[in-house]
Amino acid sequence: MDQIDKKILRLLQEDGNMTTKEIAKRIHLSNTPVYERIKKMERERIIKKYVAILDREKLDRDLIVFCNVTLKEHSKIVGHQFVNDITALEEVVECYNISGDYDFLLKVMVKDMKAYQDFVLNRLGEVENIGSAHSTFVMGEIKQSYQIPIDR
Amino acid sequence: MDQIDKKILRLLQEDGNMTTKEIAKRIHLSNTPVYERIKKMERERIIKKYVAILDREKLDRDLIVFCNVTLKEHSKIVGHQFVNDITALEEVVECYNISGDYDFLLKVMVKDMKAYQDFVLNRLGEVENIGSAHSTFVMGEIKQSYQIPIDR
DNA sequence: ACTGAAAGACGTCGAAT
DNA sequence: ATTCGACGTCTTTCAGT
Repeated sequence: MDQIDKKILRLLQEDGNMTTKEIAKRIHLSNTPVYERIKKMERERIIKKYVAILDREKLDRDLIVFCNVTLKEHSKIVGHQFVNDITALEEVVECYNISGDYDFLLKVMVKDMKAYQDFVLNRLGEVENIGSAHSTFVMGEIKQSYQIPIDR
Repeated sequence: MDQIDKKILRLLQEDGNMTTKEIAKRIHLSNTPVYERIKKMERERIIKKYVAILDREKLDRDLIVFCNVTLKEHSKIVGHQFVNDITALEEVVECYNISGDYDFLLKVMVKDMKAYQDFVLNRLGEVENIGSAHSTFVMGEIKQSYQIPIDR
């Protein structure tokens, strides 16, 4: 992966529907090499997929909560079970295994506080082996980038 | 926005390059209405943009850190200054104003621990008015969805 | 609001350098 | 590794229901 590939990636992170023609124009190259480079990076899974980014609030998901969770027990089996259960919850848009006082950090996206209460009680409450849960509420979204920073 | 629009959005969240033809086939409609509906949702900014999703690790960004920050002072001006400074940092891929013991939560993406040390000392350290910073390190990425959950 | 068709632009790939 | 050119497919639009 060279500087040209990186330029292409920067453009595609900005606009995933940019035509090869337009990319070619911007990086002063012709159609085919740009096409080949993109296809190569798709094959190598450097480019994993293309997605549409939607407006959260227009879709009635106004509340984001970061939910810090501890497990009661830390065996491999229960950890695996937890991972499976959590992954299945569509409100949980991200989940990380973290250092510090808690075991996992969940990013939860719901309509409002009532929906979050319902999530904690009925969805998270159904997941086995959860010890404690500490919620941090998002009051404002300052920055949201979907881009991986690419070195020069 | 009706059920058909929602179906289209679900498909485009899964694959932003899906052709109108393919979408039309899947929702049992012809080309034109699908095309018009998508364009309408783009105009209304329900669909904000299309992006390529890249592989973080293949681009040498192996470490994610959640950085909890407090401000020394909470006036409107310094808050605004902080927001500007933080937004300019490319390593900070997300930033939220949060409830609880800290003021802001940053999601930081760097190459490794050494790069994170550099980030805290030289980048975050340059930002005015930061009181304290508490880092939580990501050991494992369990789930990463770029999709907004869409109600039925 | 949807169907079907038609025109033009783009993705895609082979041949050549 | 890049350019050119040709083909098939998709986007985009329009007349008709």
